[in-house]
Amino acid sequence: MYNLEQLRMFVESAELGSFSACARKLGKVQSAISQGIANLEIDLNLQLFDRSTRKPSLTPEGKQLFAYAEAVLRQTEELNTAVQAVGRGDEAIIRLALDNALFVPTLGPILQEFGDAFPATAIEIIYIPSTDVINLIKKQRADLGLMFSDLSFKQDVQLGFIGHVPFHAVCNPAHPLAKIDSVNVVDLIPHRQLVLRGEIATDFDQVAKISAEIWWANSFHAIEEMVKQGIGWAYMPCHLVEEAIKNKELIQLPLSFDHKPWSLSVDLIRAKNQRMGHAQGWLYGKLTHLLE
Amino acid sequence: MYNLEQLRMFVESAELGSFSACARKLGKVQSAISQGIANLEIDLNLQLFDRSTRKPSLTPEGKQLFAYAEAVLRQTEELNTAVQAVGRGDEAIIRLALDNALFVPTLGPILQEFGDAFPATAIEIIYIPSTDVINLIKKQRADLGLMFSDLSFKQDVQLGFIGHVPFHAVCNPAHPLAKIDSVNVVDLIPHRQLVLRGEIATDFDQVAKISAEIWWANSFHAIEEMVKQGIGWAYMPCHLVEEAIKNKELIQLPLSFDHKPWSLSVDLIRAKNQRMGHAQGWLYGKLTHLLE
DNA sequence: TATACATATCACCAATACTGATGGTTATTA
DNA sequence: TAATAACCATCAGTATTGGTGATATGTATA
Repeated sequence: MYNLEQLRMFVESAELGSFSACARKLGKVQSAISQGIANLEIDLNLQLFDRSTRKPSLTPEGKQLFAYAEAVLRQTEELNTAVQAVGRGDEAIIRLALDNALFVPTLGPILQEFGDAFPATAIEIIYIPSTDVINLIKKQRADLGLMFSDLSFKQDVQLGFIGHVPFHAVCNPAHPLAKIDSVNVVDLIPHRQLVLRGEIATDFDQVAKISAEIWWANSFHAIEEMVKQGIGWAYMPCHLVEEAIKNKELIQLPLSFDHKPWSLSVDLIRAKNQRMGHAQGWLYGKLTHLLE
Repeated sequence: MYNLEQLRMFVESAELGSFSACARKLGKVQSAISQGIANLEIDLNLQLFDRSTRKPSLTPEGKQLFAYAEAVLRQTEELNTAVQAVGRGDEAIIRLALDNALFVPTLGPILQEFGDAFPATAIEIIYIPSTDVINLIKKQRADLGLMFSDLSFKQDVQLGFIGHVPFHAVCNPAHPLAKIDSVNVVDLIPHRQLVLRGEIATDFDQVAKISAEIWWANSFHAIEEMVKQGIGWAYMPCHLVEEAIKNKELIQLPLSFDHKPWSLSVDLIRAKNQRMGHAQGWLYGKLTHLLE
């Protein structure tokens, strides 16, 4: 049966077009390559190289198999980098809890980069209402969390402000509020408002309450759907509704009392007194600058 | 450096939860496995198994690396099946020339099945107007071809009837013809017709000519676009326009003289006096039943 | 406590992979 | 054309590796 070293000889020799060059590259003598490939050919019962010319070149059979042999070696490279990663103690998984409103466009590239830097570490994204993030961290069911700042009890977790997420007030184009040129607070009060709330009620739920009648939902996607169906108006993260506003599915309310977009502070949190591994430390650092 | 045999020991032992069982499966003695894995652990500078219990189980590090090791072995399996295929002389590539009108829904599954049966053989689909297929085969630039039957000169190729492709006459919903309840030939004559034609003019180009004014295009996709823009009416393969008819983008003309869909015969062709390999033979057989 | 079944270790043996020398072949250069 | 340099195949000898079988030890099960 063939072995990895023979596959290496096969691929290198094919790429370099020379057994001697391959030998130099792999740190062996020429005859070792010559024999190694001859043995591989015996094992596979196929001729891989055409030696009739000066430079050995792949036979048609060799060409067909080259990509497969290369694929095996690529997999061993993957294994090697994973071994490196595990060797320096990279975590097996990092669980990141966040509200889908906080899945900002800049997060994607960070996760991409993370995957390259920590091939042996998996990422689990846990989508939950912002208000429940802190609880997941407390219960050690998540390692890092992103949440809208909350003034309530914050024992057992370490949290740091990382920036603001701007919000627009939005409604359906057919909604009565859409017809007002400049909306003030009094205008808003009689119309039903949709507000985010998770399992746990916190003071955050209260922050944005303006209207008299409030309906709740536990995700911004749900709120968006409700607003689109004219059920009420809501504050929504700008990056979630930009597209819909452009497509005229939603109207951004021109608030007379809000000259720049209203925004919420965001905290990055993790369990207190818990050591972070390499991967978590890296990700923590990157997330610190998520909203810049 | 580790080798494939050690990876096999790693994966098998982990799956079986036993070095002895692994030894039996791999046809070695227990001590070989014990040493093999110990050496692997030395090479990787990591402990893969926890031997403190009765059944050896993977350490966290072992768990992280397991999938990678398995992936390497899976790649060797791929290599092995490719070696088998190349060993029995499977072709490196098969070039199938056809008109996009003949990319019928049943072709997809056949190609899928082909990929499984002949892993070392690549498929090249050459999309050209039906009338040019025969030429590609003659010039040996394709191995198999599908084309609408053509009564012209057919030297050097072997061709066989395999079935019919039904056509609908279609036009844009805003087209004058769309307003007629039952369209007869005389109604069609004054309206511009769009007909397929390739590089080579053949008698096929003439077959479907009905209207006085004819415009040409070299693909049904182009014709479809032209019909959608109201440039004329055309005969189109049913399977290409079903969707558009359903979406009211096209109207199927109710032809008084065509009570069942007009259809064209299709031939499967290949070069005469040329030996077919396994893969080509298999595909040839399957394509014979393509339109059943 | 006895049994059955694991794993680790060790000395020994067999298979293999590598080395270095040799000879033949093919381009390149004088 | 002759000399040179670079390449590959082959082979005998050696070093390395991997496998064997025996033994000691450990751990569940009855």
